[in-house]
Amino acid sequence: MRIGELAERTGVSVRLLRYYEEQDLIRPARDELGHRAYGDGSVDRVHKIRGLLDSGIPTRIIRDILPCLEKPGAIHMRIVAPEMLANLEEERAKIKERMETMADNLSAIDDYLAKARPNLRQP
DNA sequence: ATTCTAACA
DNA sequence: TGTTAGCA
Repeated sequence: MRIGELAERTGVSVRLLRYYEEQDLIRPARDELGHRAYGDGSVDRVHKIRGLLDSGIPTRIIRDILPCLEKPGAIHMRIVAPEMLANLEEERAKIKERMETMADNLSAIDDYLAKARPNLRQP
């Protein structure tokens, strides 16, 4: 399929799809006219990219994580680059941090809600 | 009409 | 990320 169809099927703008390629998150083939040619797996691939991006993971890291997330137990895990491993561990720590602050904020909001709800429309 | 690259009021 | 320009 071409970029327009992938955009519709994923809800991701054509502009962003081209940007993801520029970031090496996805590498579509090219047809005789130089137009991007995406395989069916691209839909799922883009959804994964969205998920990672929405989780706050930087594209640089997604570039390393994606191949591991694709084919479970492929040649990807056979040749482990020491640098990539360090990056992932560092990213893992950052994700954990964000999750903890989010947990704090969640309970803070819950507390506020619990105290504010009964005062609803009674000022 | 759709895609492509490059660039930015 | 959006948008726009000039092509193919």
